[in-house]
Amino acid sequence: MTPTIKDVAAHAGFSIATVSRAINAPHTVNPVTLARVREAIDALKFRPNPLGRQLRGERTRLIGVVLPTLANPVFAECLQGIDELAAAQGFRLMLMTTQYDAERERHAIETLRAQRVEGLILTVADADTHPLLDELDADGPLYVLMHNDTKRRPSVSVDNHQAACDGVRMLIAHGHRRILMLAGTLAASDRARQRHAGYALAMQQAGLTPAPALEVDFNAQELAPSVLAHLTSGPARPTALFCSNDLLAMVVMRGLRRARLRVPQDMSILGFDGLAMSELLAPPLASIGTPNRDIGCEAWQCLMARIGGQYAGPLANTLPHTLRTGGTIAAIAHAPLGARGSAIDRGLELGGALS
Amino acid sequence: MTPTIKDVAAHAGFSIATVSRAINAPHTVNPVTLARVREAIDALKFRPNPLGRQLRGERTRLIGVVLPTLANPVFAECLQGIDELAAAQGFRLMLMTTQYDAERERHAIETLRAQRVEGLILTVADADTHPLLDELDADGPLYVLMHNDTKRRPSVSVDNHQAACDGVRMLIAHGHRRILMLAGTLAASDRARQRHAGYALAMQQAGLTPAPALEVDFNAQELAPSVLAHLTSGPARPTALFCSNDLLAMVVMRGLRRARLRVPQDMSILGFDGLAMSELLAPPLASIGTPNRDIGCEAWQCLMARIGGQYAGPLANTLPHTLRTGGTIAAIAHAPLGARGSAIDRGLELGGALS
DNA sequence: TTGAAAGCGCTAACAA
DNA sequence: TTGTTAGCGCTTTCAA
Repeated sequence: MTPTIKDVAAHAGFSIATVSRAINAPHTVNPVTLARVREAIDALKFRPNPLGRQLRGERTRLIGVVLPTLANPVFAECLQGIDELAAAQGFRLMLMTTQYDAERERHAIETLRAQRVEGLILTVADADTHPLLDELDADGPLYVLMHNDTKRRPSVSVDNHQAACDGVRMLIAHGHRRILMLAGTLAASDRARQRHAGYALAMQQAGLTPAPALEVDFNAQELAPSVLAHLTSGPARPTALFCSNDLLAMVVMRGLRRARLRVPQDMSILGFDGLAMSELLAPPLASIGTPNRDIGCEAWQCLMARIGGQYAGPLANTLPHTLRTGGTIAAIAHAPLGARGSAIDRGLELGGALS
Repeated sequence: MTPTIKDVAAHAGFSIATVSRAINAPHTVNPVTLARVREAIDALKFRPNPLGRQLRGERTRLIGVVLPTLANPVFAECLQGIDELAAAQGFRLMLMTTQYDAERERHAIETLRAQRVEGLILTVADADTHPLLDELDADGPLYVLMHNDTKRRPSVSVDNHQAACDGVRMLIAHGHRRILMLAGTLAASDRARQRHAGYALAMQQAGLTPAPALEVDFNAQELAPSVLAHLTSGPARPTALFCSNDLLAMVVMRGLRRARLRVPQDMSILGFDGLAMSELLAPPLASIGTPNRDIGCEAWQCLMARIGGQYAGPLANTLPHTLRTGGTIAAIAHAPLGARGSAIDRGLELGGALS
């Protein structure tokens, strides 16, 4: 079958130790020997079996990646960033997805630990209260979270609270008063909570009353009638919707269109994620953007530094978010002038603090 | 550090051989012994190190996955399908992306072989003339291609030629005469060629003259002026565009909108991929759909059957494509009645052969 | 039913 | 500079 270091040694007429050295520390072997060994390696098309090395207790050069799903481009983009750096630095990636399921998260981490990965990059449903992460803290391997916005653990994320707050302030600055937040059914994540808190803060600071997030099953690709009724009926219907992610925003937009509501004339929409694709919509979706690729890269570098024992940065790494204004937000003209003016001022003032 | 089988043996008061048997063949050990060993395993939180097993036997339970990119949801969806089955069957996935680069394809395959994966699932730029695949055919590991539409190698794909042909016939049936095909710059793939051939055949069978594919750099997210000119100027401008993928179609639609061309009134658009997201556009994008998730699942099952030595299916596995008609296609009313009628007849007749 | 021992492919003391 | 040898954690004969 596949040649081993033994075969190479036999072929070259040296010991396996010499072959090993020829591969791992070429400068320590006689040039002539080296040449002969290399000849043999080529002749046999030998490739060192990493399993041997790995078993030996050396570095496995394996990094585990745990993500909720690849169906959401947010995570696919993070992975893309990670993969880029991993490939360049000679690491291999072992991937597992969890569908936001706690049991699958547990299983993924167990499997990856068993495989002796040198490090872990992961996004979990809820980082703060995660017993498995405590275990990792206790006896390794090292890990870095992505998108889990927690101060308690090594992580790379945007400031979800601030980002949502900025976005909702922008809506308020456009004269909106009745702003509703829509969230996916998997709303039990730390991010979702923080985004809602940001929304609530922005509302309160403007003297408005925040509402609980309205849950929407957006896997159905269809808006439930009850939800639609909530959005469209009565004089107290919202004039703007803050959706907890872009996919949800797109589904909502379609639902509204079907109900003959125009975006943005009848309803303004703000998304979260800043997907490249949602900007291609007509009108382009306004959205709070997260630098997913950068988050992946940053998580990688952070993990590598930790593994090297030379990480000096903060525990929680906050990357700047962006605010993509777009065609889906209209200004409300019918608000009382006084209130509207002050809202705009407040919005602009705070907008200046944006990255 | 992490406990080994030795520690368990010592703790339980038996030999490592017995512990191994207790884990891998519980029925061959005395129930009392078994209980004691299991106690020790729990007490020490022992998890067998797969590296030991892998090195010993040939079963690594590792499958390599090689994809061009995860930025395109097509591949992310395939991977999702693969991951689902892999997790259920206790396999681990090692992922590498290539960005359609031949050198990176080579490197990925080499790395994965070295890691002793038991099988490989991959999408390459061009499968027919790929020396590395010949090597794999020669001395393993077993592999299955996804989306590479070739008769010469183990693969799972739609019939790209037929699919493109069906789509263009549909355009013709709607009265279109001047139909142009747009392709991404990475058009050197086997799929792109076959899709263009399908377009050309449909055109010729309708007595129309196919044009070479117009290359568009859609990573720029912006339509080049020269391309735009080609699409909009003169009386001979195309009335319909067949885009080689949905992402491209979305970028093109935006370009047209900016040039004040209405879709579909001024220009009809047909995409390829059938992304869920592109159906959320306004108007929803007409597109030829590929069952990506199923392609991933099918590739997995096909690979497993081959590894088990019990694969009985065809070398090339063709899955049905779908034709999603949508708001982006308008009927052309100004075509001569005779020609238009016959085109529709032909279209309907052929449409019946669709899955 | 259990244990002793060999060996999977490799690295790293230690010797020569 | 090169070789000998002892493991890394595990499975699997072969004996007991």
